[in-house]
Amino acid sequence: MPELPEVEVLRRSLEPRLVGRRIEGLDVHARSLREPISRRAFERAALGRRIERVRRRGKFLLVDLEGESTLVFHLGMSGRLTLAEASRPREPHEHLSLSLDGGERLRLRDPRRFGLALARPTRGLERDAHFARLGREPLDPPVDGVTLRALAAGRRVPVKNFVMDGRAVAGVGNIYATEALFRAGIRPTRSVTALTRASWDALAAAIVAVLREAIGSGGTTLNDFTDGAGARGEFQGALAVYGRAGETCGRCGGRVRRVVLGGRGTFYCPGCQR
DNA sequence: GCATTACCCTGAAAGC
DNA sequence: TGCTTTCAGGGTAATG
Repeated sequence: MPELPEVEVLRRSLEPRLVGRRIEGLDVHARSLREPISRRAFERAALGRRIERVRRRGKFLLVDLEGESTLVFHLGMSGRLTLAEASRPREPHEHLSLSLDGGERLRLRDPRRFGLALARPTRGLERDAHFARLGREPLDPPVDGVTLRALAAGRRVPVKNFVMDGRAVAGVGNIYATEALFRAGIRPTRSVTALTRASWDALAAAIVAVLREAIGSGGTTLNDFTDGAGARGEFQGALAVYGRAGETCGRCGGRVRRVVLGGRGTFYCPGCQR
């Protein structure tokens, strides 16, 4: 499940290998992702163009091309974007591949098809429906408690739902919201209306720390995340509570619990998180 | 207007 | 062992 750190790790691995390359051909396969992949839009935007930049916005990977076009990718739950030899046969669930000069292909696989692949004009992209309501980036600059508290003003949701809500802060998904709340010592079920200033400060610091550490570890690979070259992440070994229901808390020796918030499995330590 | 739930999808894991 | 059922969740539409 690629969240901000995984997409950033992917971006860093792809950027040096993509920038300057020309897109010479493309294959689109018929099955739709969250939205259909428009062969026409991709052909018009990408064919014969050079790649100028590889950016990230929240969990979106943005590939800017010459000619003021941007290819937009969202990996959903199970998406993988890899750069590999053009001669390698198409894999199952490969929905799009771009052949580049130099004999490689950028391939998008996504078995569960929760992902997205779009071709859009670069200009005005931030006003596109997928980006218009997207919240602020948590890392640049690092988000602070005052900002978080202001973003939550007027809302009454459990703090976990707020942290995961992309309209407030972009890119923090279930794993990192869960881990940040553990580090901050805040129970995920607590209402945002009940947090003190000190709690907001601790939460902001925890979000920034956990995202940075995860990027430094190459992301979290639970099932199948890899960077653009196929390397797995290592942050799964650092997860304190996520996926550990019934296990012993490494900090206090209590038992980790699982609840469901916003339809997502949520893990916390009742001893450490109040 | 806000909060919550349902839905899309497939592979892995659990259950029988 | 092998089949069936359950579970996972990002984002958004529908419902409360």
